[in-house]
Amino acid sequence: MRLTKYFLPILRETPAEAQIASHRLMLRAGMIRQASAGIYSWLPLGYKVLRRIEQIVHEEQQRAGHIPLLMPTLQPADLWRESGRYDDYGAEMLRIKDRHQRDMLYGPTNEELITDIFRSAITSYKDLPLTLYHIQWKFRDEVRPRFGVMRGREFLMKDGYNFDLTVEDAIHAYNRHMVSYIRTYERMGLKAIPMAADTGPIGGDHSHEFLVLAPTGESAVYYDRAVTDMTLGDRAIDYDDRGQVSEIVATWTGPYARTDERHDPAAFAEIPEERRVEGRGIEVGQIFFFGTKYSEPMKALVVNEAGERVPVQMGSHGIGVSRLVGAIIEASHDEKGIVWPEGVTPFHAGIVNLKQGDAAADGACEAIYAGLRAAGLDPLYDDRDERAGAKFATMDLIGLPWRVTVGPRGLASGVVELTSRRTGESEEMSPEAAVARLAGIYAGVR
RNA sequence: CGGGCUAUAGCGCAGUCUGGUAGCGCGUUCGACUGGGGGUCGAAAGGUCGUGAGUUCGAAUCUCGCUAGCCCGACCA
Repeated sequence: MRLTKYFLPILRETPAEAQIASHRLMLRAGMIRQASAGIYSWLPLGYKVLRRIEQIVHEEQQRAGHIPLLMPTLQPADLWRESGRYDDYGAEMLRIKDRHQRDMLYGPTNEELITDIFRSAITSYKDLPLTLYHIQWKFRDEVRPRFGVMRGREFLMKDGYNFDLTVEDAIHAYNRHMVSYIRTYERMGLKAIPMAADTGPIGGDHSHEFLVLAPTGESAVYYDRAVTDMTLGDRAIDYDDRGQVSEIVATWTGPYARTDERHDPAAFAEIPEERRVEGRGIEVGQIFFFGTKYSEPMKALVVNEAGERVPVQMGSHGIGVSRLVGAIIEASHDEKGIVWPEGVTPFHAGIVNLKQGDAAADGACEAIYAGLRAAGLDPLYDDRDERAGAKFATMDLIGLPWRVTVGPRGLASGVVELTSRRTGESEEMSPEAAVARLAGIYAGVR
């Protein structure tokens, strides 16, 4: 993309309403614009990041064998009356009447709808196990939305639901989700730690939430440093291999890691002091096993091998997709702006032409731009007629992980500069070498 | 939902106390000089002062209502 043809409404000054870094930077970098309290438009740059995160979530869910579908945002109230949650959910649920005075609601989650879909189609244990998921907008009418997309009323969430015959099968689904989540967050450059959690209004028996470590996080967290040293990496995972999956879960949930709600100071004190860490975290996902909480009242039954009709064992599993955009920025920024991890960056690299209109500089930039695109990358070429300082400031603000700086001075000796946003380190090389280097860097990014 | 606060140009703000018909910086447009970290000079455009009513010869300014937004707390992917 050429910047002169793009829509990137960056702000030089910080809007007064933004209190935390991610909100401030998302507004300044032209990623979002508030429509009303807790409701945002996603401008092109923000939308690209959102889509990249969504794509990673899709890839990892499907790798784990989960099936995508799409349910609507508006749901009929009757389904919620069946589960008993229409009255339980309270004012957080946005209730709407259609023209026929039918009670509708903007879905805050989808257990009822998915259970209805399941029961209408599946009646035999032979069709299990099954995990369905979607990525769809949710609405929860928060009393006090704040922190930009971190705590919006409308938010994009991946929510998945497993249907299994036995508790053991459902626990495997739970474990499968945990492993796929660990990998998902890793691909986004995040350190997200599973922590035992309360089940809240969704209910159920076990639950973990995933906390991204960031100093501005909403929750106080206590953990053994051992959890932050673990990496799943690229290892081959067979999601049908219960032994392998449960072993990974055991490894990741072994060390002490709790939010303040579940904190046990006595157990924490037993960790060697040098490994004890008190920090803050942002919740970016949660998994639940809740058995027959919905299948029983909503009569989602299957016939088992013995010919008996039994309620399916279920769980639900969520990733806060739109919240992740903010969480990643909280975890990765500096005083100049955002620092995107390669896995989610809106553009792979920025090209800064220091002297627009200079034949050599223009030519070299065009060649690099074409070269990067030919290599399958998505570069952002700053071809505005701006001074170098303004271009650098823009690139730093929007946080592309790599920048190719092209100017007449360097070109005189045949070189351009490749700079890492994270470290600030630059290296001079030929334009061709810069393209090859970037292609190599991204070949290693899943 | 309790407590506090705000609303004036795209953004950041002054002007309100003490009523006289709206201003500054950034950004934008045009011109010139510039050109490796938000450069300089000159010119210009841009505002129903959130909204409704009231007081007054006259309201951004005073009074009352309403709406929207923000912050602290309690609650949440």
